[in-house]
Amino acid sequence: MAQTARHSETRYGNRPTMKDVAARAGVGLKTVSRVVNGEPGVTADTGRRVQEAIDALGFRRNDSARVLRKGRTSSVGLVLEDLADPFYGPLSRAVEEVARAHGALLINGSSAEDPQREQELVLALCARRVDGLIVIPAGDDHRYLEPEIKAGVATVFVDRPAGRVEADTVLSDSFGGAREGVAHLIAHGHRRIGFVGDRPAIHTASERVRGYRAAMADAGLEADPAWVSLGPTDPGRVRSAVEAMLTGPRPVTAVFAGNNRVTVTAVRVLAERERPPALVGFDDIELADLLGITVVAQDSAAVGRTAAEYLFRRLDGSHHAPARVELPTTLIARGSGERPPA
Amino acid sequence: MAQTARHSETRYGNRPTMKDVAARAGVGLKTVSRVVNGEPGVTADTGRRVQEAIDALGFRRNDSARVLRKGRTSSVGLVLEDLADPFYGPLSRAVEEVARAHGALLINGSSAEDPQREQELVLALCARRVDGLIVIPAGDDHRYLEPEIKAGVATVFVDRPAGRVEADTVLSDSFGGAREGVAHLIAHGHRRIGFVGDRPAIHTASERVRGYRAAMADAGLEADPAWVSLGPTDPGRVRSAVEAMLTGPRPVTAVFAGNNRVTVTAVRVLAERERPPALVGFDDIELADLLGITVVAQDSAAVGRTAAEYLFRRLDGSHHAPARVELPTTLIARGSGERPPA
DNA sequence: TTGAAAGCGCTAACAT
DNA sequence: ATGTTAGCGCTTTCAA
Repeated sequence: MAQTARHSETRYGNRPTMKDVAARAGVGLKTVSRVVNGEPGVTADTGRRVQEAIDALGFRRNDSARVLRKGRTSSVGLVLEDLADPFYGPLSRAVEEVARAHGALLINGSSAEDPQREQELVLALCARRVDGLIVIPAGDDHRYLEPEIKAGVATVFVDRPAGRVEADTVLSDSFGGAREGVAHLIAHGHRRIGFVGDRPAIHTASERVRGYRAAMADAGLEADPAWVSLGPTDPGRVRSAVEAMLTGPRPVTAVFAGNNRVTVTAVRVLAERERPPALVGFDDIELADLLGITVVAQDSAAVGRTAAEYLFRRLDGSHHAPARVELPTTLIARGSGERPPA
Repeated sequence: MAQTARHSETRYGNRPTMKDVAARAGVGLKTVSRVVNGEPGVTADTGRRVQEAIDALGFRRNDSARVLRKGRTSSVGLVLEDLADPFYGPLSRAVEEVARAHGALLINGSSAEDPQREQELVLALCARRVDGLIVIPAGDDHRYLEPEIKAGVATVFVDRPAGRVEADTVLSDSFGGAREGVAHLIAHGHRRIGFVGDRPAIHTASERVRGYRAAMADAGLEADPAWVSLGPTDPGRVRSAVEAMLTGPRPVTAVFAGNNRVTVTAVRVLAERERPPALVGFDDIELADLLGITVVAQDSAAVGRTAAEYLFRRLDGSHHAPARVELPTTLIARGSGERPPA
């Protein structure tokens, strides 16, 4: 590799500026600015000359300078857990659409469920002066955001509530959804029902167990501690958890899966048994209809849209008190949740 | 709504700057800059005083100003078709991981397969002076990017080649993958095989039909035009296309689905028949193993990672000639592609 | 070790 | 209709 070129040779600095365009077109700087921004007060002829210079030089406005002057970046930050998780695709897209409608771009990052990384990401976004922030919390202490919120950075927490800070929050009704899903199993005759979910430090996870317990209590059923398994949702752990509750001294006849990743693994494990126990999963999954998986679906696009709408409401000047929205879930019966106990 | 507050009251402008921090700490501006950026040449004592002022004021460096001076934003733009498509989740995430390893943030947008929107997005990213750009092309003419490429904005095209512009390109081997998939059906005894794919203007779509035709020709089979259907991949069109080729005068005994969306619909349609025709789909799908769907899988995370690596290679000063990489696909046999003809 | 001055490219405010 | 000047908040350069 003949790498004779100096490191920064081809980088910025050689990009034309408005000043260059002005010189070439033989007009003043401000006239170029007017043309670039479509402001009035430029004759058609001047406008044409400027436009020619712009095209000839390949000029593009430098938004860093513009932002520095205007104070608004027209961008919003989205910090989620994992962009690759199918739950977050539609959510991101919905946020993006709302942002687009408001002329804003989306900057997003994955926290990988690591509070430290969440904070780094959020602060990096704040340094870039995003106008607003949508955060799916990984950590449980967001006081580091106080200066930003005070400074008027619109902030919305999604999927889980914020820690120690007041802000708009958009959630799915995890408690109610789980309760309904478990009640559905009970209604189909099950008495010994297992719950496999995420680590209890995650708000949605603990809410869903709470829903499970409530449904059991509602029906006057006692929930054996051996039927509840909370922890990481990697296939290995979920598999052994499910197998354990199917083979214990008081084996369950049905399983409630706490999220999409758990459901996927649970489906695999249950499919291996000749008479598969019943299953209801939280979160819908693609092709779940073909597999006949009964789920409690949350509308992740609606969650994203709602959050973005709250965000822009604030950016548009609203000073409403921090709101907490819980979107309803939908039980979709497809077969796996209606199988009777063995 | 008592909206007495003026519109911009709580927005920027009231954020502390380095100057404010300097005043409060009783030091010079440059000393604050040194502390904020961890540069040497500050005594421990001075550093502490500055840090206290920073914390007290809730100061965050304004990266817009920094960027304006330094010329690099440490951000890369990713323009894809639809963030909500499961194919792009892992791809985005892989790009993000590589970017993160290089200290860069990811700005991304969905073109919705609209060339106009692609260009708007790309130019908005250029105005923000992203250091690099990863684009899944919607349009077929990218000459509008010439000024940027000339100015040293690293650019990588993904999934489809660029139009009329020289740049690094990372693709999956659509032709080879489709050819292999169709050959697989032929090897299992099929002679009348249908192909349902996306609009032929999309590069991957036409490559895949080409692979289909090549496989048929390789086997000395003639491909009836009625067996090939290209167009939008919404469920309605795909459904009627599949049904048409199953009920025509020379009905197919197997279907090759050109992408994940087509596969999903095809699975549904075929499942309705008592003796389902064989099926191979391009792109893997979650739970495809449980449904026994044979696919030609492309590794979207690898595509994203490779693209990002090329991008940062250029950002790190490489001046290699524009490369074109084709990543291999993998045929995964799971049952649907091994069913013999009726 | 520390700081003062210049300037990155743009827009706001004010001439002309 | 058009141009001039100041300055956004930071980093670079150079001097103390």
